[in-house]
Amino acid sequence: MNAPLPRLIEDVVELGDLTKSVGFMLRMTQVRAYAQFFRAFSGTDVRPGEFTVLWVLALNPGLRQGTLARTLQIKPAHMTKLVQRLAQAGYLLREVPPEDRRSVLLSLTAAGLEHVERHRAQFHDVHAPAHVGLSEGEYGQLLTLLGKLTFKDVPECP
Amino acid sequence: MNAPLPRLIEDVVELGDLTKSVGFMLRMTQVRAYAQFFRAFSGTDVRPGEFTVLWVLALNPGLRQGTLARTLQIKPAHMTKLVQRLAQAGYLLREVPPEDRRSVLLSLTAAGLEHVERHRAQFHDVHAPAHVGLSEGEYGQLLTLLGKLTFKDVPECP
DNA sequence: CGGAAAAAGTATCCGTGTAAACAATTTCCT
DNA sequence: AGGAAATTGTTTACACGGATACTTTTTCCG
Repeated sequence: MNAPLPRLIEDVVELGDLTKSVGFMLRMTQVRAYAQFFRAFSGTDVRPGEFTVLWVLALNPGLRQGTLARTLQIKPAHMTKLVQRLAQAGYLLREVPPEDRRSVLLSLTAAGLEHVERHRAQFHDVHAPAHVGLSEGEYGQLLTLLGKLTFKDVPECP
Repeated sequence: MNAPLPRLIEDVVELGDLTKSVGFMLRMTQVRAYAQFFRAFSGTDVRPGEFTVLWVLALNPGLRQGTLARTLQIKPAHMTKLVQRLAQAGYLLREVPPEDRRSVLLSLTAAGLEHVERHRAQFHDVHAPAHVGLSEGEYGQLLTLLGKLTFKDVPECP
């Protein structure tokens, strides 16, 4: 018997120069990467943003909350919520240092560290070259190019 | 006098192998691309999603709403809202064809077409190679690699 | 010193996008 | 034919993430 063959007939849509826009292509690929991530981690409570925060704190204990936010391109207001949730879950510790009582230093608890260790392998495997349809070489090229992107603004004045 | 030099002192944060994950890198770059887009179009009512929808409809008049949604990786529930808003704004027309009265066919109004024409140039200029710090060649390479990405799932069974 | 300005983080409200349940229509199968 | 199943789009309820305004603390000068 043949496989189901679902959705074989899908209309072809003309996109024009849209496929030549990095903005559009980044959006498309990022959405699909997210979907792949959630499929791979379905059944667990691992979310990309949260896990990334824990990952970075594992490498940088005592990091300031604001520095973490800027590094991961997360806005302060959202970082507050993320941190509250992860602290509530028992994965990280908030500490207000005496030398600057405005700031908050973050570090992992034992549970947080264990959580990172437990999912570290799968986290890196999800988007491995073979899982995204690239060769090792292409994968490296892609990372290099993504790392080069700057998004500087070019003012309209001459 | 010297320039302001703000934010010169920014802590260095160790990211480890995070920078070797396409998922993470796609997320970082996409967020920055969005920011660049909104900066460029500040003062206008142009949003990436909406404009992309109008763009595709300009190239594919009479496209079905569902086909459009699948093409642009937009979920049906959200596409409904997008279409309602754009129809309200007078940019597109919804039409229920007699041969399948479940579906909705979309096409641009004159105002919608004019809107696309008015911002077409800037839309393509925003993320032009020079504005994202890449050479023409690198830009083409990046587009090719992004186009190759597949995000197939690899089941755990051997 | 002492007040103005800046910095860090938080609370509140809003926009974007999704999942799940639903209504309407068409197709499929016997 | 006629009822089950699939398809299409919408409604509703909610999660994610950001903008803005605010509180607390520190810094910056006079």
